[in-house]
Amino acid sequence: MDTAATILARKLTQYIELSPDELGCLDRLQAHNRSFERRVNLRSEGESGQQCFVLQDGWACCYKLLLNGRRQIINFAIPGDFLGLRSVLFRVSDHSVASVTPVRVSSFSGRELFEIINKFPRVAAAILWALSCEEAIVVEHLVNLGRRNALERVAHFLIEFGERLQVVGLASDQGYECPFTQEDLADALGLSAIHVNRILRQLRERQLLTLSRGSLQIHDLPGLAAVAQFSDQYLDQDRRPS
Amino acid sequence: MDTAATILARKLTQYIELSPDELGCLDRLQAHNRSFERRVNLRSEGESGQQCFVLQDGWACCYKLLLNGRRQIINFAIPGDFLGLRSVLFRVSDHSVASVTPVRVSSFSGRELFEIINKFPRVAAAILWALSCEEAIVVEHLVNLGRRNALERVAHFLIEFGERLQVVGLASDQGYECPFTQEDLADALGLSAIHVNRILRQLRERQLLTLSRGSLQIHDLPGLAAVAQFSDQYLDQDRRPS
DNA sequence: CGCTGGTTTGAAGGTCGTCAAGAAGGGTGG
DNA sequence: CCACCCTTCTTGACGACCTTCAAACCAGCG
Repeated sequence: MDTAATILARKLTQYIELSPDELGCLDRLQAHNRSFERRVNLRSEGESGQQCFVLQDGWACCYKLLLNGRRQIINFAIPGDFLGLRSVLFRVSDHSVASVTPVRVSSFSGRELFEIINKFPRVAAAILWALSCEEAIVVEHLVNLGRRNALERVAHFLIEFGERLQVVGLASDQGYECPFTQEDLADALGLSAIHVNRILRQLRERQLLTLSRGSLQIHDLPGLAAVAQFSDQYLDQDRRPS
Repeated sequence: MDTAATILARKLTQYIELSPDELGCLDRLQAHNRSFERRVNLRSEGESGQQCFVLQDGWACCYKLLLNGRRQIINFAIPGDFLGLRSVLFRVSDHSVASVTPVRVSSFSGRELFEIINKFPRVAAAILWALSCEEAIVVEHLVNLGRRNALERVAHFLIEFGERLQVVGLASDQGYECPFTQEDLADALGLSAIHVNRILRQLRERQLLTLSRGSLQIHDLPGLAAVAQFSDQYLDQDRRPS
């Protein structure tokens, strides 16, 4: 079992313990790996022949384009996350998927998912749980857009993303590698890139964080959390139900 | 089989045909019905002992409260929708659920869901599909908040909701009963109630729609769709995969 | 009739977007 | 190593959009 095969297993076993058979099914699910350059489309909205990706390495995002050309990023995926699980059962994809950094992904089809549901109900339950966790993040993102101002929004996003990265060992409380452009942040946060820039300056001047050259340094996490009114409850969904 | 028992069956059989056994399991799932007055909390964020509701009658909503008292409505549920399916596998609920009108709901627990996944994989797949459809609506809502202005946002929301209501026979192209307060709309759309009021006036003055006394009349659906840049692709997820 | 919840309107101000232009990097090729 | 590109970042000025505050209005209901 190589690293590629274990990343999904590691994620799903946070929820329930899985048997060797069940783990084997996850291995097969991740048998084929493909690599992509940074900033390429892995899938476009409206495409059929659905595949669900499992992100093995790198960062990616799901987004939608509006008729007027604006882009809204739905969420960012980090290693271990599904990409497009939501629409794997749909006839056509309801969103696009793009890499942010160079990425390596495995993929599976709706049919393979059906087989898992049929043969490995415990794995199916774990996938349902994982889907629920990802939706909880999308929901908090929605709250972020609807009811927080730009300062709170940026702060909240950067904390949340750090928490998620910490789970897979890619961040610490002091910061993390953060190759987003300000336009990425803007399209995720419903702001203009220029305003994101202003907000980042403000956060820097308040001695809360510094984001420069793809690296985020967090100077004052409690202060940042206070600005963001951050509560990590929605991320901390119990791994093992009683 | 009374109406209460069929509403979920009607929804899930849009996706795959179900056997009598499988339909029976859905009946049992909806055996207990409870009623609630309008504007009461069915569940609060942070509560444990998760139940997932199936809305049999009336309207409800999922929302989150921020520390500063602001409310963001995640989505509205109409008859046939799940309420809180996302967090039924979680230790505690990540959101609150409230009735908008008087409602009747049935409910099931995470354990019952497990049993279905074990014994009725086809039903499990259909539930996964339904969950995906509901998430697609939340995602479009997120796009709405992030990248549309108030006018587009209100127009888009009212069209989308009408489309959803039409599926269950509660709306026509001419309009629908719409017991939302302007504050409900504001909390869903990330606006102030006062601004929602102004936008509604604008839509009225443009001869697009009239919303008054709980009733929405749509005067010019194409015009409204143009304002909203509405595309119904995300709602129209193929019922029967090949 | 008066209360209550919801709607409507105006005025003032703040947040955020747009436009325009320049600076700072990072990569490429001479 | 330098010149030149391109992408990304940065800053200022201005205005649009939306919020807030305050007050009046309206409909339903005890």
